[in-house]
Amino acid sequence: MFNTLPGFREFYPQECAKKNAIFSVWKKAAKSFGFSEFEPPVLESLELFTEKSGEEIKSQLFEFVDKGGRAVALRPEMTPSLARMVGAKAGGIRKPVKWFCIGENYRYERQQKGRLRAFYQFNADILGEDSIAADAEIIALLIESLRAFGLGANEFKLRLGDRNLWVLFLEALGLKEDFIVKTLSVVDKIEKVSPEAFFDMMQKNLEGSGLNAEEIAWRCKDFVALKNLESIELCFKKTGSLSAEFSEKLDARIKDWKELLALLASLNVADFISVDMGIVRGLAYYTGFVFEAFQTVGTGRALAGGGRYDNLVKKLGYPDVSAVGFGMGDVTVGDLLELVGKAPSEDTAPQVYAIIGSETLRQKALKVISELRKAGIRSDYSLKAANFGKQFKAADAVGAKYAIIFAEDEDAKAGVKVKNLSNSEESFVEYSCLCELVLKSLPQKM
RNA sequence: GUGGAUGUAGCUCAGUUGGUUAGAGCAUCGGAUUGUGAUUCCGAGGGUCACGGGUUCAAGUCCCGUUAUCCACCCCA
Repeated sequence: MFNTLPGFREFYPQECAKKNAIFSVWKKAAKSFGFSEFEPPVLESLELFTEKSGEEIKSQLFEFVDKGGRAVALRPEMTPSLARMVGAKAGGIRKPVKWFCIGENYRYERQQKGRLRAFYQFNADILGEDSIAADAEIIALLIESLRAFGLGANEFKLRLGDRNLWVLFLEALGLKEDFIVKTLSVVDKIEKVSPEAFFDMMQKNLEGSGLNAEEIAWRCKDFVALKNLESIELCFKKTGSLSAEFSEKLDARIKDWKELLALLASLNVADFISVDMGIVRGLAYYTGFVFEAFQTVGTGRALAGGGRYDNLVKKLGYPDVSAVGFGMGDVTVGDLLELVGKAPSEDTAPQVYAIIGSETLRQKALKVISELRKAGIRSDYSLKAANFGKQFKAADAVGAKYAIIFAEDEDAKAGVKVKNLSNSEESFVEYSCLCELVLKSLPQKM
């Protein structure tokens, strides 16, 4: 027999209904923010991903040479494809571009909880708008996309950091540009490794910089712990005398922060936000505000992450287009919803199950069923002759709301008996009124 | 890529110091039941005990290898 490949899921109808329900919540949220859906290809040229993330990424890709000799890879993320699609039409596309996408991504990794080799991700991005308003809009959408499941501020939080402030801070400590980016990826690990390991990494990282690695490490540890703007400003003052030019840059960025927080408050998501310099994101291409959403119950895993990446489109060889976006995985979100008992599921059960009491009435029943279906009512029936008990059992097993009974006695009166399967109430309905009546008693959406 | 734990029916699990034909509940299918389900009773099907090798008179049980899953690393776009 055959098994699924490691890390790949298959969705039986019940799981598929849950997955679809999550997707439709995401879609609805994105559309309510004025985002349009797009869809890039699943298979891309390998180079698109190595260009963005470096050759090392290959070890984590499903990559191979196709029959035409092309080096290709299954997409591990959507962002490079998005950057290409927007970049290719950069001149002729109306800004801001507000696009979202739900698609399966593939990563060749050893699987563990919440991390598979194939997983769906909800991505939303704004391109061509470099104002703080775009950052606020993206962050608000991220939060509303989770809140739409009924999740509250006691269940998840968004930690908001800033690579610009980090760059300024490291500059103030005397680091030169090429050391700054490297140092940021070390700082990203600070919460995940022991203090000793962190000092070691910093030592190695700053080799040849002529700086005191231990002192820098301590200062970074302080900075990571900062959770509000006032203490951040204070921390800068402690680094010593700042040049007028530097102070100006710092003041401008603090002003950006205040603007962003004000916008987020107006967008009604302030409760979910915490200022947190511990968020820097490992990736070199992030350029400004960065953020991660974490569940605050259970394992405290990351649910979504993102930030500003103004240089990516240009790096891929297209015009300079600024960008900010996030990605959210279906596995971690689904696990959290399961944990707190808020997992939604699509209702796929038939609304009506026809009981065909006599085979002589099958033709007539099918005609009525066909009418019901045309009216958008989910309708089902037994494909083979069976007695009443069997058919009722089947109606119950598939979760139907109503049974409509086709039988000689009722047919003589040109109608059917309709039975509400949840309270066992029965009534006689003429064929001509059936559609209307069923629609009326099923006012909820189809 | 590294380390640890686990693998018995579709699912959840029993299975004694190694000992005859590997069990249960749920689920599935059939019947009681040719005008009524969710809530009755009876029955049936379903197993290469993950796969391969070894030890033994005898292996689901012990040993080795492989594979898969889970967990922890690495990495995390």
